[in-house]
Amino acid sequence: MTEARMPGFSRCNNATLRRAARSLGRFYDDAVAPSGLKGTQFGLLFQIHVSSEPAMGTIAEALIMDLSALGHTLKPLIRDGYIETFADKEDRRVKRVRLTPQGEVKLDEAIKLWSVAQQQFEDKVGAEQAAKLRAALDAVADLNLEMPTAAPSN
Amino acid sequence: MTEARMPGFSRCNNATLRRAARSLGRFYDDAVAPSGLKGTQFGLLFQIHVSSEPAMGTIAEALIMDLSALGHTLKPLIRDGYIETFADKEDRRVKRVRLTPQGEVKLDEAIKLWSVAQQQFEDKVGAEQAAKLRAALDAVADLNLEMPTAAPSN
DNA sequence: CGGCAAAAGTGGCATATGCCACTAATTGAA
DNA sequence: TTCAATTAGTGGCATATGCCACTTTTGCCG
Repeated sequence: MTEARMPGFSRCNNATLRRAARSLGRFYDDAVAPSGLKGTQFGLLFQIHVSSEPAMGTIAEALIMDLSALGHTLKPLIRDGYIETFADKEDRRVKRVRLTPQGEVKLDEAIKLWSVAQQQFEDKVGAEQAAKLRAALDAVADLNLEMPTAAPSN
Repeated sequence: MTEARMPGFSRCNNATLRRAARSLGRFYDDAVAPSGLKGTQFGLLFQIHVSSEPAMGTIAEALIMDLSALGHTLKPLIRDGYIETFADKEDRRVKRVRLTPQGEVKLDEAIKLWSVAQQQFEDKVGAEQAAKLRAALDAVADLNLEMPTAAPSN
C-alpha cells in the first residue's frame, strides 16, 4: 500500500524533513486550534513573549526566517490585537514588537493547549528521544549551509 | 548574541522542526533553483516519477499532505508542462498523474543539482547521522498523532 | 432499481514563506 | 556637512499548505 513511498525517495533530507513538519504541524495545529491560533502563530507569540521587545530582525534571525516573511506572518496577529509594534527610540529604522495584554492572555490560553500536544508527543517518543531530536534539528538548522554559488568574499 | 532564542523555547518540537525545515529548505531551494524548480516541486516530481502513474490521493498519503494542498501545488507544474493528469479507467473519480517528457528531462536536470546539495549536507553531518535523522523524522511523521478532540465514534 | 453514504477531487479563503525591488534612516567617509 | 553604502522594513508576487463546502462517482442496501 504505502509502496508509493519508495525507500529511495526518503533519501532526500529536505523532503523527509518537510514531510515530518507537515505531519507534526497538523498535530500541534489541531491542539492549539481551540484558541483560534495556528501552531506557527503560537510559536511566534511565544518567541516574542520570551524576548524583550525584540526587533523584527532579531526575531527573524532567531527563527531563521525571512524578514519579509516574518512581517507577513505578523499581520494577522496585529490585526487580531495580540501584538503591537513600535519604533525603536535609538534607531527609527528598527521596529520592535511586543504582546498586547490580550496577546498575553491568548498566549496563556494557548500554552495550556500546546502543553497537551507537547506532553502527548513526549509520551509517545520519550522525553529523552525528543530532546535528542530537537538537538539534532537545531544542529541542522544552524549548519549555515550555502550553495557554492556565492563564493566566499575572502 | 542569539540569546533571543531562549533555551526554553526550543522545547517545542513543532517549532524546532519548522525552524530546521525553513533552514534546510532554503539550502535545497538554492541548490535546485537553476532548474527553475523549488525544492518542494522537485520532491513532488521525483515522487511521481518513482510511482506508477499514482492517483492524487496516493501521492497525498505518501507525502502526508492534504489532498487539496497537493492539488494546488500541482497546478504550477501542470501549467509549466512538467506533469499531466488523466482519469482512471476503472474509477472516474480518481485522477492519476504522470510526468510529461519535458518533466522527465527537467527532473533529470534537477536531480543533478539536488545531488550537490544532498552530498554537501551528508558531508557536513555524516551519511550515518543523516540516515539516522531521516529515520527519526520518518518515525515522527508516521506516529499518527491525534488530538483527543475527535472522541472515538463508538 | 432508487437513494443514500462514502470516496476523490475542486475551488475558495486564509496563513506560511521566500525573493526582489523600493523606501526610509543611519553610518562612514571625503 | 554632504553623499554613497549599508541596514531594517514594506509591498507585491508566487508557491506551499490546510480546512471547509460542494460536485461527481461509486458502492451498497433494502
